[in-house]
Amino acid sequence: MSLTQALLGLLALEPASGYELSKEFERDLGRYAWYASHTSIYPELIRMTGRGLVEVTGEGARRSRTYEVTDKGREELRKWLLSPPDLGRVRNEQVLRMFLLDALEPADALILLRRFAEGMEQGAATLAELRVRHDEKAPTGRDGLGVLAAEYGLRQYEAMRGWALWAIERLERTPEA
Amino acid sequence: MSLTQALLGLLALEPASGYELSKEFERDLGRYAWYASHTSIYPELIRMTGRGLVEVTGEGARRSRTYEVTDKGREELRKWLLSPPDLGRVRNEQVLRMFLLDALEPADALILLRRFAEGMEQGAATLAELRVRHDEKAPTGRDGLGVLAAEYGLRQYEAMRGWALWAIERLERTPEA
DNA sequence: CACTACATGTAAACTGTTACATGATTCA
DNA sequence: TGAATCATGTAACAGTTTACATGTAGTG
Repeated sequence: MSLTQALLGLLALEPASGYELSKEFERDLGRYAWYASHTSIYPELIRMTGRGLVEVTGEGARRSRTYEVTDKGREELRKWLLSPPDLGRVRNEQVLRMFLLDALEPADALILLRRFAEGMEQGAATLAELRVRHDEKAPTGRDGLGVLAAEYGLRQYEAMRGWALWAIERLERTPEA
Repeated sequence: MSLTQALLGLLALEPASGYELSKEFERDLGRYAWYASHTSIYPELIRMTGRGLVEVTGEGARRSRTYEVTDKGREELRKWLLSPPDLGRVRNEQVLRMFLLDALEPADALILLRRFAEGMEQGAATLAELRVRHDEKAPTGRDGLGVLAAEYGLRQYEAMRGWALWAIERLERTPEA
């Protein structure tokens, strides 16, 4: 189960509470890589504590508990990251819709493609803006997820938008074929 | 549950048996959009038959059954495709690994990134070759999943490879920061 | 005739989601 | 003080995977 590894990885970057982790999943991580809800995160953290992969190192306001990775956890994470990945088995509903376009009549397919392209454009614009604001604040230095994720997302959005535009043009050129 | 819609979509493109559908999921579809195993497909087809979304229209050798979408199924598919998608919640283990790079020491991260870039390059090469072979065989015309999926995959691979190369350069320039 | 690919299925175990629930702190 | 956000959790249900099971047709 990759939820374990995702939590291990996030905590290796920076100690955090379950709540903070769940916010991470709702933002960048959940949009591009891995989504998880808080109802799966809290029980999993408890299980991982039992396995000695993480530990509670502090308690804050509102009963919040800060978790940190143990040495054992860090080792397990490294082992997982460096082990050969099994073949990509993906689940992405947005993309599934695009793959089923041919089941629609061309007019409907064009509607969907245009909507998709627009969505990608907006996503790219949002990320580009975030990146500019970030560069202004912290022109150098490493900051974990942020920069790498933003760049990844940007390129991803642009690639999908480019594909959608290509598909639109192709569909318009050969309405039936 | 998008498995229903995925099956509906594939069958709308072309009638098929459960076995053929499962092959589809093992190939392009499962790699970019949606994966499903045969053990979930067969029961789901039976459920969908019960709901009147698909029907068995032929029996072939080795007890194989060919399914087709009914009008009701086609309607449900169209409704789903044109309905506003809920926000993208993605699960992609490969990408998760890339997002957790900073949890590794730079040397390990570089190993992973190089391996990733190479994998993307190979994927792109395989698809490009497939496309050439396809163009030779059928220079025009629509053929369902093939062309759209191949182009999508190609752009996806290239975008991820580009990102990885960018990340490698970035890491090499600022080994610690 | 043995092996591989075709073709379908069931059941238990596991994982994840939805709905529900509770309390703490901050801010207008 | 009421609303919003922080912060954590449980339980029933839905969905998926893993392991097991069975038989058929073609190929060397």
